[in-house]
Amino acid sequence: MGTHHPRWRSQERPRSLSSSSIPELNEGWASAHPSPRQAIRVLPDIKALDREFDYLVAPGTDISVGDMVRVPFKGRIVAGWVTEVGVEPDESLDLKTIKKLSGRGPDSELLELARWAAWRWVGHRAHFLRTASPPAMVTGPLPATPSTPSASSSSALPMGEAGSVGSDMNPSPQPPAAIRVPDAVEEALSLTKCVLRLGPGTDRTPLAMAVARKAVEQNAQALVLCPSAGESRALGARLSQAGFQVAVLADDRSSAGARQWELAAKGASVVVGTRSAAWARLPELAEILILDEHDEAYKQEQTPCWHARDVAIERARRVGASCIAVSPCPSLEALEWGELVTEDRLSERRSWRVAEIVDQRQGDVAGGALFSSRMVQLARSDQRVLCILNRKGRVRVLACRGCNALARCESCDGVVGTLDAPPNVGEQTDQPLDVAVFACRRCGTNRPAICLECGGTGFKNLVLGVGKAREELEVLIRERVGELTANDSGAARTQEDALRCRVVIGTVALLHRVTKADSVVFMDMDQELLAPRFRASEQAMAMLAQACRLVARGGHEQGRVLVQTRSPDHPVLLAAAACDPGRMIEPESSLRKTLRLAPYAALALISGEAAPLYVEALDRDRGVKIQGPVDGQWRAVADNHQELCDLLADAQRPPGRLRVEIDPLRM
DNA sequence: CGGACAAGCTGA
DNA sequence: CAGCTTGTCCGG
Repeated sequence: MGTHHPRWRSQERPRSLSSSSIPELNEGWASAHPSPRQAIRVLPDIKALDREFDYLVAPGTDISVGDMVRVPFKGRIVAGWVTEVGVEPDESLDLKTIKKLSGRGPDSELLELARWAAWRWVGHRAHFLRTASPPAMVTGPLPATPSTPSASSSSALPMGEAGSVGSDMNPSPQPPAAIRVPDAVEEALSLTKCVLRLGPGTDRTPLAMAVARKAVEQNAQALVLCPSAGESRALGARLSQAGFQVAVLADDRSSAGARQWELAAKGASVVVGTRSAAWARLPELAEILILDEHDEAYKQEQTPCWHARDVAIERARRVGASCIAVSPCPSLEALEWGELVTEDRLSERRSWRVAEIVDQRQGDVAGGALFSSRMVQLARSDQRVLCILNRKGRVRVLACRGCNALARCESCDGVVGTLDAPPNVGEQTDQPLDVAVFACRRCGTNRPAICLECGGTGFKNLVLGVGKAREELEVLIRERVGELTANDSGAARTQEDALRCRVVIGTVALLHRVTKADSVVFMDMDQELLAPRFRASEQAMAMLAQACRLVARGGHEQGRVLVQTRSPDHPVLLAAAACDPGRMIEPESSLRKTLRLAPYAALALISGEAAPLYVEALDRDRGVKIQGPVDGQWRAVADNHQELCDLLADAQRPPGRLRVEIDPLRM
């Protein structure tokens, strides 16, 4: 497996790898010229195949590990990756000749990393190699991957070489000026495995600059991961402006994206990008920075559900690079991995000090429990206010004020609503609605608005969707309120319209659609805190951090993050109120330990049509607990990933669709 | 994954 | 038994 590839290829590469340098596919060629048969090993780009095959190439063809080829396979032509060159051709096999050398692809480091990732997330190498390949073919020569697994110690600098061939690359960057950085950043830079906690309002640009500078000083490369494409481009622009050679890999599948991939592969000193940039070809990688390490955007949703943070950490380990994971609220996973470094208490407090908690149990109501007087006060100010309510639509459930029974349909027992409610809803949600007719949402039956249990005629709203809450808020502040939810993304026009309003109400998606705000109100934080997801606390903390960041950017003196809740003693809120996310770690980690959840156990969810057979094939005598099925889904719990992934890899994989999710974000 | 080919089912 | 569906095998 990990044998060093023999270097038979010639020193000089052709100017361009046009098809003329590749022999035409010719069946008779091999027998006509039997002398120097050169074979290469190719992994075809066929999911679920995950097997290599040997092919012949013309002698003298300049082909190396990591190149992408097109090869005849079972009567058709498929793409593939060269995994080995200088292979002794097996004379007993009738080897076919490659059809085409397409261009450059993932180097040997990434080939090995893909093998590891396929094990770690129970996927196929082809999956990861696609992510690691350029979006369009790159044909120019690239510096070879260093053979020693220590990029930083390698003295062979790719920059000179790259500078001479790469026309896009700024050949002589002005050396970026030295940056003064906080002590915490200084300390983080001195560690190889560091979790750096920076408050949400703290600017991470100086940190990124410092990491980039450290890479330049070593004549090496830095990789900076951002959760979103927008942040990647913005940071890339800033670094570029500061004089660094930058490549931005932000999910651009065009030829421009391929040029950025090429810049990275030629040794650009800073490579900034999203999740997939964790798979960038980086011959001199020495520094890795993961911004907002806790962000779930780093985890791929489809199988294989790989996590860019984990890929980056493994990469750092393999090539001996330093890695800093930054976050205002580090994940338990990161804290398990690296050494925690924090900002000084004062700076961190300043960075967080915006949270204000309103106890919804204290009858502080201006317009029903969802609209505290503090919230209304903020909404009536001149500030730009974002209101977060994680419920969509305008569904109302009514309950009798007398006996608390839900208003239901006489004939089908469905939930009923008032028919064409007149806009009397504004003043007090708890006021009786003077509407006479209930209509069933399911079967359409109408009936008088009278409680079926006690005959009462007074009803109150129980839950309020975003739509209805918007209407009520508009009445309260006598001003138009924008509405934005995650699933109406198609209507870009409506969204822009909504965002133009001073006050906007929406689901958490709103926090990521906007770059700054004066105030943010979480109208019903319990929805987040008490959600039946085991990461609910971390997720709630991340939302608060994001809100604080928007408010910090807004820069309004009276700016606040207002949290409405019925559980003000929740560890997350205590931590937020204390401006110290560390305070929620202890209760959270002991809970996870007790329940055998990540990161203190390794977990896999197994489902799909092939799941029953696959689960049956799992070895039951290895101390890995296998539970299920619950709704066609099994669960495997092991002490660590080694045990879990080994078990899953050793089982025979039956044909058919199989979904294995390692480290699920939710269960 | 997807084509090739074999074994199995159906209908006249 | 043709004609078609379903299953199993295997690729250089």
